[in-house]
Amino acid sequence: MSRISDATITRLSQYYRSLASLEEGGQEMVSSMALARKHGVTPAQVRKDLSCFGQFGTRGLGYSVCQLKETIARILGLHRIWNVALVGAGSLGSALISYKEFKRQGFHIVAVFDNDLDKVGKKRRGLTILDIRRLPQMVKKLDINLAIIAVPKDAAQSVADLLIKAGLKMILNFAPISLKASPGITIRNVNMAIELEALSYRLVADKSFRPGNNPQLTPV
Amino acid sequence: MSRISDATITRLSQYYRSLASLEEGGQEMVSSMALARKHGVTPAQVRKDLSCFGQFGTRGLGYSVCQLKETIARILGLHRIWNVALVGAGSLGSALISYKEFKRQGFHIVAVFDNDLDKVGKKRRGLTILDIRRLPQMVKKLDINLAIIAVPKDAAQSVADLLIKAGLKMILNFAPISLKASPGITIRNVNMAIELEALSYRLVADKSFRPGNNPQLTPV
DNA sequence: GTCGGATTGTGAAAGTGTTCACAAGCATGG
DNA sequence: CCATGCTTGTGAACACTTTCACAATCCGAC
Ligand SMILES: NC(=O)c1ccc[n+]([C@@H]2O[C@H](COP(=O)([O-])OP(=O)(O)OC[C@H]3O[C@@H](n4cnc5c(N)ncnc54)[C@H](O)[C@@H]3O)[C@@H](O)[C@H]2O)c1
Ligand SMILES: NC(=O)c1ccc[n+]([C@@H]2O[C@H](COP(=O)([O-])OP(=O)(O)OC[C@H]3O[C@@H](n4cnc5c(N)ncnc54)[C@H](O)[C@@H]3O)[C@@H](O)[C@H]2O)c1
Repeated sequence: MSRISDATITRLSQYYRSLASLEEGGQEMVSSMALARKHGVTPAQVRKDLSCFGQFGTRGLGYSVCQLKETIARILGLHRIWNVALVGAGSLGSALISYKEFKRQGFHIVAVFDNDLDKVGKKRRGLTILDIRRLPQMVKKLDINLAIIAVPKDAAQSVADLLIKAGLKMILNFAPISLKASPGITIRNVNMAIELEALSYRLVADKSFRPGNNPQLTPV
Repeated sequence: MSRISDATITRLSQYYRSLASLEEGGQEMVSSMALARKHGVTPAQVRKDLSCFGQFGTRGLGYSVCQLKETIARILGLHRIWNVALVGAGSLGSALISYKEFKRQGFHIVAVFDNDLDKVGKKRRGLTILDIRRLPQMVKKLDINLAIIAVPKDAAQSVADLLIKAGLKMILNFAPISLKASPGITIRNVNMAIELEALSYRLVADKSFRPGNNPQLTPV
């Protein structure tokens, strides 16, 4: 079987959230149709996504909410706890530390690093900020699996190098720069400014701009 | 010409960043090849992306860094200032207020709203937190174009409804729930937990799990 | 003026992801 | 125990995206 697409994994994450709330509501079964409607996709899409990993439904009835939720949890690795290192104890970093959704999904931020010696030793939500130079040592000691980068963009690449040298293979980067992943290393870049730009593109496009029909777009 | 894909818009945003830094470095021209290498895509991809909007290059030479940057700015709507409302002055909201990249791209957060009366009237980075009930009035007064939702997930849908009722058409949502967009309204959902889940999926998949070859994945 | 080297712009081909459509299969009720 | 109604699982069709490949064309050197 071929590699699973990123889009499928993203949708599984979304289904997982719906299943959790259906379970809370006490619902036992759910059909691909019901799940699809909640996420604006087709029922066939839901079934295809799941069929990549096996057969989990019962024809005529649908899927067991609880079983499907557990299954997706295992697929996504949510059935266990991941130890996460956060680098950069600035405003975004501090917000992320207090983000409860991470912990709820099994992502525990177990260490925060910074290179600002004024911050090192201070606390953020019960976590002592550590000197970035202790990173290699702590990755081993705390059995860290994942890292989050929340440092200014000029420091991001060097922090990524450091993390990779310390043995980490999975990095979530919030600095607005596309970090490159060497083979075997996975880096996901989250860029919030780009999200806003997609909106402003639409705002412009809807109003005045039609592709191929826009004289003032020609280079000056 | 057909509708431009989201992927293309995202890449334009990324090219834009490279162009800005090339311009700072004083470079005059850039080839599709050079731009492609910076972003891990093919040169053909770069050219196709640009060709959706017109012809901006010179054969044999490449693209003028400065002109191409301005052109993309116009396509994405970065040549002007957008007034942004932020709803939710919690930890994420406060981080977003101090996020300089937004302002640099022309996204000015001009108002912050909250429903917690203890917070209303207090300041965040020079912005006074306003009572959410004043939102409709302020959208008009401040000519607000875009909104960012940074409230807990249970409040997100009702805040979205409120924003739409106040006349806003573009919303960036950070609550971990997929808000649905009625026709004419665009909502982009940013879900950071999903980003981590994509990483943990890979971590699990790389180690032990191969699709279609995983006995313990069968429902219990 | 024209030749050579370089790079664009773009149809066509290849590759991916999504939707369709229906046989297969299960639970329930008579 | 079989007919009925519903929903899954999946190959095939379709749609969209990316890559290929090359003619078009521009600059600068001679
Ligand atoms: N603030 C936001 O809302 C927001 C939103 C999206 C993305 N971002 C991005 O996230 C990153 C952090 O943003 P922020 O607003 O928290 O910035 P910040 O300046 O508040 O914090 C950055 C922190 O990183 C530390 N740091 C700098 N270099 C370091 C290094 N080499 N090693 C370890 N630590 C180092 C600094 O000491 C500081 O504590 C930036 O790249 C920013 O563009 C921020
Ligand atoms: N903290 C993070 O790093 C982080 C990261 C990603 C996503 N998020 C999401 O962003 C949202 C906000 O997170 P947070 O950590 O800032 O939470 P928070 O509790 O610190 O802040 C939420 C704010 O929203 C306000 N609020 C609640 N209901 C409201 C309403 N109906 N109208 C106006 N304001 C209202 C609250 O008074 C509070 O000030 C949540 O949905 C969270 O899941 C947070």
